[in-house]
Amino acid sequence: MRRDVFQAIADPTRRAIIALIALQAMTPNALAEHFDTSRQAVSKHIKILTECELVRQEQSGREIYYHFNPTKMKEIDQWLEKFRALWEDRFSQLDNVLLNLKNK
Amino acid sequence: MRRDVFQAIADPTRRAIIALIALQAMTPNALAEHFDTSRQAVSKHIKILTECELVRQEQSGREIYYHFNPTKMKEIDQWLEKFRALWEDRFSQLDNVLLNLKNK
DNA sequence: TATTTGCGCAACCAATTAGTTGCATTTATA
DNA sequence: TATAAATGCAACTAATTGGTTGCGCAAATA
Repeated sequence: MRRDVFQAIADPTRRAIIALIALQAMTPNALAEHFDTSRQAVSKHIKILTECELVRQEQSGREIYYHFNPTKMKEIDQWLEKFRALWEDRFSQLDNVLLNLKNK
Repeated sequence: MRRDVFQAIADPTRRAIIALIALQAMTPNALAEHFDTSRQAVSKHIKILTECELVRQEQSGREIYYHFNPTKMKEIDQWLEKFRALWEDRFSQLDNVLLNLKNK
């Protein structure tokens, strides 16, 4: 089973879960209240997020608080890094590239 | 059919395609030579990348050159932006947060 | 102690995905 | 002009995905 951050953030519900727990650690039940799906469906998403280490769990009695693990997000940032230059320099280099294409 | 950048970059083959054409525009046949799959499979990936505007095409006779569109990658960068502070400040703010959790 | 609550796990299901093969179309070439 | 090459499209298939329901277990509560 492939389980990497890119596959994990592909699902909009999982991105929403990340956004929620980034503000505050939450239990599966608390999270499920924010969505139209069942708690089990949310738990499945959490499982995927946990397996790729975007989320950590903290047991507290019978409740489990899920925390966001920002460190893992750096992997995405590092991948983007390779391309960042291409859009940040677009007003100098890239515009010339586009002009060249147009004039072909 | 959901077609957004996050779903597009979820597939490792598509990320590899992006990495290749970011360096140089390529035709489907040229791209397919870099992978173990058929040209049609690669074309399907290109179609998905085109639909979410990560890739632009430039017809040249019977060949089609696929170009990388870095602008669209900014959407991912903007989404990451919300969380960037969480890992960049982790040696100041976040460590305190973690200490608080431990002492609960 | 009996009951409720919070949770994970397993089985199942429909939709989607990533791949295949076969075919039609257009452009280049012999 | 006949043939080869480059590509897209359609049909089909196996695997994966996101969801459901039902269950069991441990912790909180009446």
